[in-house]
Amino acid sequence: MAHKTTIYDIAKKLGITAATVSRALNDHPRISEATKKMVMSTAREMNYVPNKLALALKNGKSTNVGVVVPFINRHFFSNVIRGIEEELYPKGYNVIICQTHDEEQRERDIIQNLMNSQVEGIIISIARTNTKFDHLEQVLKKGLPMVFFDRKRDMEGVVSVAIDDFQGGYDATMHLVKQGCRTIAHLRGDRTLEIYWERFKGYQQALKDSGLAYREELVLDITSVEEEGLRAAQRLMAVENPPDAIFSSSDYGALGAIKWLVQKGYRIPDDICVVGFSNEPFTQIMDLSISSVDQSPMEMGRMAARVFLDGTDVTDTAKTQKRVVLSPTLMVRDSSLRDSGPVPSPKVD
Amino acid sequence: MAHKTTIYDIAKKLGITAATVSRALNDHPRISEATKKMVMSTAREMNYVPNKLALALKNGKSTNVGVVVPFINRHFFSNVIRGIEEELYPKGYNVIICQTHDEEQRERDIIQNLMNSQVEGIIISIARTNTKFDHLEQVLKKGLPMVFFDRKRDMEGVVSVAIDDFQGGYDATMHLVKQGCRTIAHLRGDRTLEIYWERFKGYQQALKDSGLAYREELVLDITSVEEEGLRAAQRLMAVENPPDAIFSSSDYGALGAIKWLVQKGYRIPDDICVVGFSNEPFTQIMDLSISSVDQSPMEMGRMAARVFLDGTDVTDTAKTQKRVVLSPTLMVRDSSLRDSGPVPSPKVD
DNA sequence: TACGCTAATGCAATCGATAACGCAATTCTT
DNA sequence: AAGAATTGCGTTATCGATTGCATTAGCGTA
Repeated sequence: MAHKTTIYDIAKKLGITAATVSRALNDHPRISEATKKMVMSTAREMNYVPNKLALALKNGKSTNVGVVVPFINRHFFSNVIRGIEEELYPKGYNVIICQTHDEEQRERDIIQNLMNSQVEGIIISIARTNTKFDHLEQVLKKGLPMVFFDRKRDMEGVVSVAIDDFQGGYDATMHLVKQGCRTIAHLRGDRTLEIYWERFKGYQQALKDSGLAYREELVLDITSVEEEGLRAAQRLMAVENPPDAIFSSSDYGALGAIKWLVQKGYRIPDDICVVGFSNEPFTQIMDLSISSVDQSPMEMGRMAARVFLDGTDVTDTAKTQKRVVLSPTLMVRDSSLRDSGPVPSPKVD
Repeated sequence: MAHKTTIYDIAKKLGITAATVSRALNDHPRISEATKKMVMSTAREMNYVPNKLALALKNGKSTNVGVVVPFINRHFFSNVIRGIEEELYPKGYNVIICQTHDEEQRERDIIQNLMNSQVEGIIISIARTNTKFDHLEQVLKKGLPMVFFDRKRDMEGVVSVAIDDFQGGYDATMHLVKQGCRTIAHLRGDRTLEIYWERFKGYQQALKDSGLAYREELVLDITSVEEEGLRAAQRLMAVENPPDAIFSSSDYGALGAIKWLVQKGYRIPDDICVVGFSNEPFTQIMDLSISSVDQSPMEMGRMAARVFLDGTDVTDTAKTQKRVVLSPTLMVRDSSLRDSGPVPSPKVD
């Protein structure tokens, strides 16, 4: 039972050559209909399944694509992966998932491993701790197509797919301004990551365009956990001339802030408005639903996959586009919507 | 640049044989230290990466394991996958992810594809719509190890990993009884799936053990969406002698029910207690946090992976265990915790 | 009748790495 | 010092499928 049927087994049984079997199975024109029928039926009989490895070895390609993310159980990443998988599967590709745990060394190992596995391409959101990038450059040196998404990095010959984080930060902040907020704080994410930096820059620009002062003490660095948002809110409300709005670079930060504020008796959104980022599922489920910037992760995954598919056809002739930028969508909800009539532009659900 | 270095390239450059190169790279004892050094260094120089496909073909095994789930972006599944990946990756396996979309035909295609890809095993949570199972039997016929998790099915020679859904239903219901509830309704999931049926049976048993009557009109079938929970609550509160507790087979159902109840002015948990199932992240984030039964998905994934790893070593000699059962953990939260003093057994966070 | 043509299939190399086996040269044994 | 053992490396087959290049048989035709 353990033995897997090969074309040789079929050949032997029928008294013909493996070559003929192969051609019959592939509907080669120079094979008689009679033998084709014979081969087909006995193949089914013998439970034959073609060995992709053999083919892959011969063609030098595996029909596998590596997808590398920090953690697959994060809402954002699992949705991106779903998008990727759904785009790639119909094209005959399989998706190999790897988690870096946001550790550089692990990312290196994974990249090496994927190259060993002869994947046809790599779609990756890089680890947060990366200091060097030679392992990624090696991928390119091998001529292996690579696509960055979300957490990207500018490299020669790599296409990246991401939302416009600057725009997201800008929109969120502008929305707060339109709600009448004049003192807007920002909970900033890890500033070594481009995405958080861009959100911050968008925030700054929006302040500037609105004629509001940028006050350094209103920008706090946090990681994306409830607890830090909570403490940040506490600190913010203690400064002289405290904020009347908080734009958090993450939903968890926003959540923590809101919880602390509510507990302390602040009324949201009347006393203070809050906007998060990522549109985590919980933001719209909450009784006091949280405004947030949606990154359309599934769409991002789809796009990354499509970019990969396009890229593999094209020879290296100057990638037409170096980056694909998706537009973020601000979801306006309870936490920032003051009932001063209908709001025109941003989406309300 | 496109050319990938092979051991032959190294051999040619050094004027030795590919076999020697291979042995040198594998630290074979019969190769001189000098040659080993030579080979190693030029391998690095030439950016050599071993071709796993070749090895896989030779050994008849790919170091890949297929993981098949309905949707990877569901909280439960993405966590299971994380568990699987973390257990398997250190052992040198790669995880190939596939989504069935809960469609039988797609599941068939995927299974076929994975067999083509010579995966070393399949870890699967079967599609909801399955009517036939011959595609799964074919996997076993090929001698390919298979592990079911969560949505399982009894088959000869397949190990399954799941939580004790009966126990989960029983615990949840018993907890409600202990809170003083006497008329407990149940929102039942798709009864063709074993897991939901078991939860329902646990619910029944708990009623029985508590001397409470089972009333058919208090059991409604719903799918796992907020909207249906909402409507179900509406219907339940309209019956004669309405419930003072609802045990929902899903958190989304519980959420919908709670939203309707709160809107209608019912006090939770004083007027009516609600318990959900799955411990979705939002349940503990809510202002009125929702009691729920935790399935420890990551642990389940780890366990499934371990079972696979064990199974591959063992020859088919009567699998010692046909099913691994994990214990569910009831997380008691606001939605069902009446402040009648401390509750002894169940976990409170 | 012999030659060319075509249809149907066989032969053998190939992809990259490994491993059993073989063989020459060196080292060890007693 | 002769045979035995060991060292170091080459030869070749192998995994399963594909494919360019024969090869064979049958048929038509000059």
